[in-house]
Amino acid sequence: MKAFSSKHLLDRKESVQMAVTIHDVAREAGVGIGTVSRVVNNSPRVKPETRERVLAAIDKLQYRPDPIARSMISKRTNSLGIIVPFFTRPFSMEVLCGVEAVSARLGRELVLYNVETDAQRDRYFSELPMHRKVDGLLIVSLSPDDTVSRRFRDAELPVVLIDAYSPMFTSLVVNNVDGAYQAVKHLIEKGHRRIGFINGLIEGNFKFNQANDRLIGLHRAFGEAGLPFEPELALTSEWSRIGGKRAALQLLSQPKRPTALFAASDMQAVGVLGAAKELGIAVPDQLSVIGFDGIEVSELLELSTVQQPLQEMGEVGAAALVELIDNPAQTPELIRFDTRLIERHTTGPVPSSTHDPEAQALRESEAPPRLVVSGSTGPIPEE
Amino acid sequence: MKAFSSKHLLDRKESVQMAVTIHDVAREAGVGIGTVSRVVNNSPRVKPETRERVLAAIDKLQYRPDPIARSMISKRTNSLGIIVPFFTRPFSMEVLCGVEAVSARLGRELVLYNVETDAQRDRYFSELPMHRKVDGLLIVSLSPDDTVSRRFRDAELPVVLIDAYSPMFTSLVVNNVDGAYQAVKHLIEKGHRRIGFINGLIEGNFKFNQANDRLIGLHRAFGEAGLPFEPELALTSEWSRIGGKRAALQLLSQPKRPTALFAASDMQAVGVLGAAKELGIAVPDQLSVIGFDGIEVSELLELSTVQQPLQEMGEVGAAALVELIDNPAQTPELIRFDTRLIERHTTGPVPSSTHDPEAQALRESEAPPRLVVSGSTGPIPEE
DNA sequence: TTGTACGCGTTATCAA
DNA sequence: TTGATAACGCGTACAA
Repeated sequence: MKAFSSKHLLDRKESVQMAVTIHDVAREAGVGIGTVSRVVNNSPRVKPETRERVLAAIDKLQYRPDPIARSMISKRTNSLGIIVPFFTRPFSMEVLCGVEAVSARLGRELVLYNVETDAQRDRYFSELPMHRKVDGLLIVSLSPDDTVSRRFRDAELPVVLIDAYSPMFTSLVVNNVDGAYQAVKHLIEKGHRRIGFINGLIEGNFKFNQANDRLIGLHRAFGEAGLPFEPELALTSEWSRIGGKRAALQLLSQPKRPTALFAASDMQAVGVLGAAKELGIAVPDQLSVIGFDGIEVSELLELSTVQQPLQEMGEVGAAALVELIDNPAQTPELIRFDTRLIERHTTGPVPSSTHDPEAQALRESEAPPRLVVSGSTGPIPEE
Repeated sequence: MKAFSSKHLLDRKESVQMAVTIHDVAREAGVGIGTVSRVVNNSPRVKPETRERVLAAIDKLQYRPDPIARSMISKRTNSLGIIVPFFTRPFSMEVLCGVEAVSARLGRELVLYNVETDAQRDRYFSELPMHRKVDGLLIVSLSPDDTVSRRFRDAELPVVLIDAYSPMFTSLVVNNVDGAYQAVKHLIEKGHRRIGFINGLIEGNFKFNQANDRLIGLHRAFGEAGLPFEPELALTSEWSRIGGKRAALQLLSQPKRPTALFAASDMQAVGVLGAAKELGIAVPDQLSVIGFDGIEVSELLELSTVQQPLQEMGEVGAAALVELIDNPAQTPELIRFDTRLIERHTTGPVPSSTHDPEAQALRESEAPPRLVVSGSTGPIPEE
């Protein structure tokens, strides 16, 4: 009769799937819960035959330890959080893709915190440290200020920054000034002298600033070639396709329009392409266009660009974070990635028809530019 | 002196950020933990002045209830899971975007389960029901079989299917056969008679089958127009760009190549465009191309396509899931979405040069086709 | 080697 | 209206 009632109990568990706990397993195997726990956690201190019995019970009851109860004790959730602005943007996607890959490979769950407004960002920045729903945080393209950084550190929540910088956390950054330099130099080498620049908006007032770095890179290339920087040829717009298009429309409507355009992001460059098409300007015959990022669409559109190793940064970032979680006592590291110029079919030699003698003379009469480049932005130490 | 020691305690909590618990608040406010809990959970049964005291203590100590401990008792995690194949694909992204939007709006966290292999899918299908790390699950483009479905139901884990079907769960599907019908009809109306079809691979042996439905839609349009279905003009490839390209290369190398190509996905259609370019075939002058999905790149490339309301499906799916979580006793619903034909610049009239008299004669000599269309796939009830 | 008891931070119950 | 106390399911000292 004892067996009978026990069977009934079993039935209840199985049919209603009322979570089977460690106690059920212990009872089934005729051991204490401590032993079951030891078996589950692969403790060596358990006699092989006992282990067998417990394993059998676990298998029979289909027991799975409750992760929540586990977290309660261990203070570990086995999941990673990622704060990323506009995760849907190709740029973010590439990073996310790399992050997901190693996160999954390392057996971590990934929880996505998408931010599209300052309020959202601030909310995540202030709440996440306390929540403890993730073991660590990846932050993409957002540089937390000192107050926030301290909050993360005080909460002892491991943080790794991707495409962002803070001296307090391991940061993965790309050499933006060199990337922009390469892009502009490429244009100059193609013979372009009248080069337009569409920069991205500075989002938030953070110290780490991709947009400014790219401007600096441009200045560097200009300076090297003895080209003047003409402010009316530099515009700033949203980091999006329509932003790029709007800026391009304006730039290309000027009487002496540029023969080449450098956009601070591929999506903006795509917008430029759209604008050129609308204006009946042939690319690359009448206009060269180069972007920045190296996202997938740039390949589709045969767009010349400066590629960032976005996926790789995601992978390295996730790996670094897990490493940091397992071994919290590490000093922050600054990891730099290099960009790579990819010449495709939107950049070519200057159109001969644009050899405007007047402009030429004008340009030559000007004094060589004495640009004061203010060094890299913010606190990123030079190598 | 009492105050002194208490202050020290406070310091410890503040500096090491050793989580402040409900007990600390209770002590600080001079009440029991029950009262604090009531205040936190907005229970009306607490005297206003007491509430004030507790609130003050909470604010002073910066107390935040621990979500894990909360889940422990409430069995709720406040987060949604989403199982999605190749989340990086534009198709999945659009859905994900919609899901994320309402998930965030409804204050839920979103955990991402990306699946790229059958093993991964099976692992999620078998483990997720037990884990209880999410309150509910969105499953995209994957139809769980009966065994798996039962497992979810037995675990009482709310599930909503997007672009997939099971009678056991609320399912959001798009009318694939009508979408394909629209696409092919569009081509036929443009005068095309020799229409190639690049279908996607059937992934897994599930009952719900997008690929087959699209084939049926094609058959329907062909039948209506009295067009023969020529098997050598229908190929199947991966749902990707290279898949589409490979198939197109083969189709377009035939002696009497098709004048129009219908691809079962936009990415495949993009591959077709690439193939055409490589072969020096002008689109749409010498070849019309139409895709399926309506993802963002289709707009960029001016690709004619059949648009699915992907984002909307994500939004509706997430909302339905949350609704289901809050109110579990609901009968599964089948929600259908309609597609929309978007004519852009890759489809045009038949090239006159292709008016091949021989082929024409051949075609006319054939008996009008008697196609037996086997009805919609699987168990989706007709409306 | 194994079992017991305690604690993790909540919420819920119940008596006061 | 409030406070003490029992769960929740697990890991882990500690005792046996």
